[in-house]
Amino acid sequence: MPDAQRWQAGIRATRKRVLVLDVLLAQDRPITTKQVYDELSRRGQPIALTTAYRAVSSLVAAGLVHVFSQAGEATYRACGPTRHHHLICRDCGLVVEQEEEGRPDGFTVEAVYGICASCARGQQQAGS
Amino acid sequence: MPDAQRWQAGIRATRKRVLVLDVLLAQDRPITTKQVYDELSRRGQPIALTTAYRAVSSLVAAGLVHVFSQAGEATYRACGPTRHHHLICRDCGLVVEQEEEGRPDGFTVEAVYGICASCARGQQQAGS
DNA sequence: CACGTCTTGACAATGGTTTTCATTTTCTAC
DNA sequence: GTAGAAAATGAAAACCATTGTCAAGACGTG
Ligand SMILES: [Mn+2]
Ligand SMILES: [Mn+2]
Ligand SMILES: [Zn+2]
Ligand SMILES: [Zn+2]
Repeated sequence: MPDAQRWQAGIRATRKRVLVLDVLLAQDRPITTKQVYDELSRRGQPIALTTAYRAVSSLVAAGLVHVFSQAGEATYRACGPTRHHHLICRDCGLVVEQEEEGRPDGFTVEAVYGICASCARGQQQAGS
Repeated sequence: MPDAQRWQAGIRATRKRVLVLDVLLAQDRPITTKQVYDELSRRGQPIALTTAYRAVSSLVAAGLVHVFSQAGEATYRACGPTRHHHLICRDCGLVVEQEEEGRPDGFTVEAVYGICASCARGQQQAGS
């Protein structure tokens, strides 16, 4: 590990956190902490489940990852720094980033849950 | 209990379920099952926590109550039968019902999470 | 009243998440 | 680089919302 840097928000870019972020960057939809843990085990880079929980939490605090709440458990997704919100399918978990669109009532949108068009047709998106 | 009726979806309007619905109808924002349980204890109409969980679940199945996911736990709110979705403040829990507005991408909106105008100003709405 | 069905309550079990605490790693200052 | 302070990690236990089990009770119908 040449020279460990810091991410924004002052948190350290430690080995474990980098591994967790790597896993999240490779996903096309949000995954749970347990899934991060399993993927790292599979890659031969095991991590303590406790540490995985703390890592995703730190990454959220640093603004590198967004957290969602699906079916009673938290899921995580690597996201760019640009302001945006998300369309999230309650059925297949698909996420689409959306431009910030101001609302007349002053409500700041963070996430929009619902059913995507594919799932509405019964043609559930792959990878759910 | 004169003659117990049925709600739509065929579920029975039992005493316990009516009590739970009464509590939900008296709220202006979603509450947890535990809060329903506590309120009924306070009213001198105690209910088993297990039964409270089953009651809110039945009421959701009957379409009388909508369920949300806030801070990792489920919250419930009595809702009318008209099709609508919700603006839900992640901070104070305020809910505003919205007309169905079709999206060009075919996404069916169920709930929109974010921050309400009051909370954005730091003037958190009462009753959070 | 009698029977079958649904509901309720007490309790145990489950599962995701957090806490605790000792150990190890990382950063900064010499 | 070495030393010391601060932060991160891992193992285990604790926590807590939610669900399952099963026996007892309430309901609806004839
Ligand atoms: Mn995002
Ligand atoms: Mn509603
Ligand atoms: Zn979908
Ligand atoms: Zn608010």
